[in-house]
Amino acid sequence: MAADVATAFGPRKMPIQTRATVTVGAICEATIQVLLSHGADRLTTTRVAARAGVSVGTLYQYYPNKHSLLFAVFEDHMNKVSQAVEAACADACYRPMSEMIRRVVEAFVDAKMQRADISVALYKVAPDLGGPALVRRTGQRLRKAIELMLLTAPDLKLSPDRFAIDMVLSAISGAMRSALEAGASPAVFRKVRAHLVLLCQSYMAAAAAKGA
Amino acid sequence: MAADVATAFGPRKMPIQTRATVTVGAICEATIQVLLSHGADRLTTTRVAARAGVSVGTLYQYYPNKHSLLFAVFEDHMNKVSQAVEAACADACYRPMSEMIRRVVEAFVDAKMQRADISVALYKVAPDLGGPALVRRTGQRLRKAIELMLLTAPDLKLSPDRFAIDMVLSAISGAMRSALEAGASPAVFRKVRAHLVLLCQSYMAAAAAKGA
Amino acid sequence: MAADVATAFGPRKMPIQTRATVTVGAICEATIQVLLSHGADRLTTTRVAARAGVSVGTLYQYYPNKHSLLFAVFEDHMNKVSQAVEAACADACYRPMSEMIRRVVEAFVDAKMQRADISVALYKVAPDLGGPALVRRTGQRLRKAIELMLLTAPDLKLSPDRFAIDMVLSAISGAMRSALEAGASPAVFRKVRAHLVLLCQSYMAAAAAKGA
Amino acid sequence: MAADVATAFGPRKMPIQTRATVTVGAICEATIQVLLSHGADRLTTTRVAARAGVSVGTLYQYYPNKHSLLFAVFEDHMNKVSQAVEAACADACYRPMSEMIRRVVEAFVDAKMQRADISVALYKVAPDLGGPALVRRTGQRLRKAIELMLLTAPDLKLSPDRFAIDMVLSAISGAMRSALEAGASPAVFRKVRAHLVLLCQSYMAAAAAKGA
DNA sequence: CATGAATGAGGTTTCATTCAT
DNA sequence: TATGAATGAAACCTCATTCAT
Repeated sequence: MAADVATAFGPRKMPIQTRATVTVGAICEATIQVLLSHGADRLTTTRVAARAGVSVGTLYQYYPNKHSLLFAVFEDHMNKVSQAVEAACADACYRPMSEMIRRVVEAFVDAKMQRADISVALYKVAPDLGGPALVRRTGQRLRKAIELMLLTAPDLKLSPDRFAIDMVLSAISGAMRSALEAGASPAVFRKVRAHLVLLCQSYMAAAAAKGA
Repeated sequence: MAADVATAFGPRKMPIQTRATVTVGAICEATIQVLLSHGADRLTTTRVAARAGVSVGTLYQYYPNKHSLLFAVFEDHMNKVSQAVEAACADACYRPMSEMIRRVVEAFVDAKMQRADISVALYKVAPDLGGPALVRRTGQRLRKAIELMLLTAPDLKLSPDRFAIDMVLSAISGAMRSALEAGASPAVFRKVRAHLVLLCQSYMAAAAAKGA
Repeated sequence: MAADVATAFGPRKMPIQTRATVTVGAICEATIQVLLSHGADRLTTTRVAARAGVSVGTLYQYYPNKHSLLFAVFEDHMNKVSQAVEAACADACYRPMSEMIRRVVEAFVDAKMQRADISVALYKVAPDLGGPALVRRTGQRLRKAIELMLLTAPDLKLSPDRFAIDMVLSAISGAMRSALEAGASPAVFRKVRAHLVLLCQSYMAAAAAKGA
Repeated sequence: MAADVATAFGPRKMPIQTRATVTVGAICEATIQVLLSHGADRLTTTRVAARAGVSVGTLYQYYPNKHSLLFAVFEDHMNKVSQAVEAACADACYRPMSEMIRRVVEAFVDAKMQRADISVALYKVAPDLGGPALVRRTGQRLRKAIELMLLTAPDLKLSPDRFAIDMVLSAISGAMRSALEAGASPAVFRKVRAHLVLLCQSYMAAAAAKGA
């Protein structure tokens, strides 16, 4: 269906790869839509396929089973967030620590907000996906990026405290989750963002002082 | 609304007789066991009944449907945590703010740890239970208790910042969730506890200063 | 359904065991009916259940999957044939060898004929059931029985030739299979029976002579 | 009827070009490989095509449906066996009866052994292919060849017994099937071959004597 | 009250077959 | 002619829930 449209208005001969890409994209997007509109336990492969405008069979050509479909969507989201944070880390090197923290926190919050719908949708299925495991892997990845960044902080005497970084990450996640699940307004989100910066800055400072 | 929910999903009959009480207890415990050993999507009413040593029919005499069973277990857990925190709040009145915060945080962490297995089990089903709604209700309840406590703090000039309390609660929840889902060791939990105290104290101080 | 009938016309209170037994019997019989009327590849669990007058769910309470259902029917049939042959072996001890062979062959043929429909039906599914394995096991069981019987033959000097027994069994099976699959008439079957006796007797005699 | 069947299930086009011949051969061979490695119920047209190194579409240009593909492979095998036996019959004319029988039996056994893998593979699908019908047709063809041969036997007074020939054929088939499905060793097969000769010779002699 | 056999809607997944490229 | 993505009917199996005993 989507392919027809593309064919009709695009170049005559669309490469197979592209057609497949379009289909896969439609399926992923449909997964999120269904998750949001019907909830996790009423997400069926048939429904997802219908929403994507393809048949079930097509869905199963790209994903061997329901689980792999959900996992792919989940992983993709985590990757995007990770990349955003890593980019922020790279950008913030050699700046004062409080600036570093502000940038990282804001990058994280903004990345989540970018696709707030996906975030909310995924909270519903994460438990069935070995979510915790992927969350943990992502956490480690982010911690490393933050650690490397902090090593370049001019105003940080000691080597950064890994445990403190983990605390910060899980605290941010928790706060974002609350706000997202509550369906907070943009205004509230701006406030959450500002307060999270404050929370992380004050805690990191305190943790560093205590470590000394 | 909340009342309707309670009516619809609450336990079907009040266990007055001892035998009934025992049965209900066994069913709830079995629910948690099955959740932990089989996972959320393989939790069946038949399996729960078998684990509890009763027949499915009996289970359905106490809970009108599967949802109400899970909801009851969930609600019970939230109540216990709430009560623990409220008790800590009552105890900590008129003490210095940092002491207040320490006590509340420790009460929360300890209550969660008390039945770490239940906490972990419930993370798996919360999304299917209108979890966020109950979490929000519990959050409001806790915030009120904390607010009242803070009003008695001798070293707090301004009225306490509601938003900051919410931030603290969600940050604590997030950190605990990470640790619980990661299956952290007791040693790690002690460290998490200490750091959460530090985090909340430093943030509340900073938030208060900023508010002034 | 079947239970209702039994209840209506039978004793008031039918023991649970019996009800289950009736159901299981109906399911097995339905399996054979469907196999005969629709063929092996159009045998579906739903169809079997419908034919048995129960729901699919009921079928799955007694057999964990389609395979186990077919296997149970298969095994039951093989058991009945085996028992018939073993009984004949026990009966024929101490008689002349040709008499022994006649009795065994006739027992085998008669047992197969008894439920010719089942035999034909099972030929269709045996390959999907690890049929050969069960056939082999049954073959060994029969061979042992025949061997023991032959040891008591007054006119057999040497110990019986195991290999020859296997040959006889597989030859009988093959001949019966041909006749059954061809839908032979009773008259033809009588002739097949007589000729199989002749075939086995002459071969066993020849094999014994050669062995000497 | 038989003609209709042949029209409906026969190969769709005659391979005149070499490439086509090669392709058809590859597909047939692949069918057998898949049958052996995956079993009858996991034989899919896609898998066969992949194994043959072509696309599904190509497969469907040579065979209108899955059934016709299997039937073609089956028929081809039966033809080869028939031809081998017929050749043996032609060769053995005017020789003594026991010699005739020896040659025919050995020809049959050797033809089956030649492609033991195919034989085993086909046992798995024969029931779904109207196997018995084709087997019966082949049986009649073989019986005729054997009958004609026996008419030239110098030591056979009466006209040959058709029924006895059928018995012999089905007994041989049964014995070979047992051995093949059991995966017998070459040594065992040599023994089976020798014993089958003995079995057929002694039975035919006995049948002739009785007929007289 | 307790039991557990029975129900059947509905979910996941497969695969023969077609057809646009 | 070859390809392989797409189709969708249909199979297997689960499990929340009921109700006769």
